[in-house]
Amino acid sequence: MSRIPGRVPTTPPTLADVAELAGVSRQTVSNAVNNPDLLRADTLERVQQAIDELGYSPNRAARNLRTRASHLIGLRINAAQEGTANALMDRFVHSLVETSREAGYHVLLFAADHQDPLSGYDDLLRSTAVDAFVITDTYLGNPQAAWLETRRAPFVAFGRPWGVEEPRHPWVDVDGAAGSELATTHLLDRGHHRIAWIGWRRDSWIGEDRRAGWSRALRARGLPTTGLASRVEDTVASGREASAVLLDEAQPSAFVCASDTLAMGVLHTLAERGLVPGRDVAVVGFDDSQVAQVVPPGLTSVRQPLEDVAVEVVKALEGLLGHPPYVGPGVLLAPTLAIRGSS
Amino acid sequence: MSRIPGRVPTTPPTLADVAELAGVSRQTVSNAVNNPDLLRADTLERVQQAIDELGYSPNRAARNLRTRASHLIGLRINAAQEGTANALMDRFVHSLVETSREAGYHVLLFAADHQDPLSGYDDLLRSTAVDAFVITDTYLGNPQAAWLETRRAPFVAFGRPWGVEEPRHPWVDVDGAAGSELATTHLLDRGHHRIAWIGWRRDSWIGEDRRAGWSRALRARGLPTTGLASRVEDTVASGREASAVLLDEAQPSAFVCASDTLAMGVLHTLAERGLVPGRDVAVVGFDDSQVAQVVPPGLTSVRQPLEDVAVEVVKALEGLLGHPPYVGPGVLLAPTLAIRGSS
DNA sequence: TTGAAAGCGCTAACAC
DNA sequence: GTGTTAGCGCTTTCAA
Repeated sequence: MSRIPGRVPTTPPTLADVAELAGVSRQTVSNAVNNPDLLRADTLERVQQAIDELGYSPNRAARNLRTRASHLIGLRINAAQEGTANALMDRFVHSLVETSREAGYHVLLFAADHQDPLSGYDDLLRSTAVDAFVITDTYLGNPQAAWLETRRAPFVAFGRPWGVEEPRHPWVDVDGAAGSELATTHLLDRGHHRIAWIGWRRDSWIGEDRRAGWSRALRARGLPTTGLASRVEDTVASGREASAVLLDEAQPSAFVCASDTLAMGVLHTLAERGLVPGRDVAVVGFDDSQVAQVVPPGLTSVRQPLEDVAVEVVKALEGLLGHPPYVGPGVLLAPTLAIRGSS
Repeated sequence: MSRIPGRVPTTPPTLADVAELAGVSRQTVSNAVNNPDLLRADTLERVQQAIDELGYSPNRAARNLRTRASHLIGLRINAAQEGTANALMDRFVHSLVETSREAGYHVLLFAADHQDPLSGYDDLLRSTAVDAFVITDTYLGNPQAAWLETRRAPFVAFGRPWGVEEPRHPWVDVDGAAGSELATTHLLDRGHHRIAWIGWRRDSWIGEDRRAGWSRALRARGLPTTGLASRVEDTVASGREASAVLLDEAQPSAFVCASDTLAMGVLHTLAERGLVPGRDVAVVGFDDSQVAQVVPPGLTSVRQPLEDVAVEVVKALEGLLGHPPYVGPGVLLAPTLAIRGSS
């Protein structure tokens, strides 16, 4: 098969086209692409020239079929939560896409089906559309992780497998307790003594973890925590109500929150009472969302190192898909604190 | 090739496995999957049963190779802009993923390379990794659109091809002028007469479009616009400075902004001056970001119907990839106004 | 309505 | 080092 020069080809050039132009066999072209060191320098040069001239790029489908690999990583995205400050996923997706590319992978997005949390995973797996998954919500009893394990599907979790002693899959997480400890200590250093906590309900392991950092920091200075904590839903309204109650009953001078969403609730209460965040009452959030960055006077917030998370996730992925597959220990990363006007 | 019962297969079942189990030929199984009406009811039933029993799903790579289609749509995501309220992309990606699935497509994400705006596109195209692209930033002279057209690559643009008289590619956009007109009229109805505009620099077509809606609404009521408009960078700081200057020099009672980011800048100025948004000065933003939704007392904002945009984009995509390909006229959708405490 | 043959473009295994 | 052969799993002819 040869091309008519000067005409836009209807179908991209193939290995055979390159081979013909370079005057070598197809296999040699394949080697030039995949194992260049197997070729003699002059042959490689000639083949490379033909590749450039034709604008050849290996057909993915053919390569995938042959190698039984798609070089695609599946990532399920959940419906964006309106009315919250939660944009964590967005930043993570960016980082993951960027990092994956360097490892030769692309990210395939698929949607969550509310009826069946496993749908999507099953399809992609059985049709060998993706090589592995990245899962992001690892609450206790998360069915995906367990199911993927029984299917022997390669996957890496962003989030610890809470309550599982010996996970058999790689995971990467951010130390939430360290994050709120950082936030609380920051407030202590600013001279605050009565620091309240607004977090999530007790059944959230992540929430309890973050809460532990707050109480640890206070206890380290011999300060009491009683009456200073509240456990609510992760909504702005809940944060507003909880902070109003705490202000009335416990007179805290500062709030540490399990999320920026809750922290925004606190800002609502302050605005209603004519209190100025950072001057009258200090507030710290969690996740360093865009909201934290732009709201006046700036919301101090715990920032997860999502770029590093992505790097570790891709590392784990490469191990998992290597020959032989390798499962390393879980990776726990330390968050930082983005300090702004609210504290 | 047959499976050992009770053992997890190392490789997924193939067409041949199903054929053997159902006692038919491979083609019949293929027909059962792709052209069920070609089969007799009882044969179809038998094949279907075998498919279910084996958990068969057609191998994507093989199908892609044969049909010269990947059923993948490429979407390039740009680095998330920190410090802005811009989360438009996030919502759009969700909608697109969801809508694409219904049309049998998955979304493949790839990263932007800052050096070369075309990198990524070229690779994916030549390796036939995606069937089409969705491009999202259609500023004037956007090289991607022009380049993709010369490559005859199928793509749909979210955004009008500004300045191009007869675009040959499908596009879907939201009427920005209608959006700011909606916002301005809303403020007029609330009794405001001096309504300022803070928008982007003149070289932004989108910005000029949105600005036109503001001036149109004012002129419709015979109100002046002179001295009430400002054109700045899309940052919180610029919005803050511009609003401070406008307040001093033109005494507006309300602001309409080209973005939520700029509107947040206005809120900064108000906070600094002890003014209460919605009571002392009204503010309206653009894009209905999470920030608008959670900032006290709620930022009124123009909301783009991204779900509808995604539906139209996928429709256009299906036309483009149909036989024969069909390119419909551009689609312009009307935004709505999310009214909150700031107005 | 069902089956047989061919081939999409590539790479693994082996021969030379 | 380079070429030959075979086959990944599927669908598209075409024949029965």
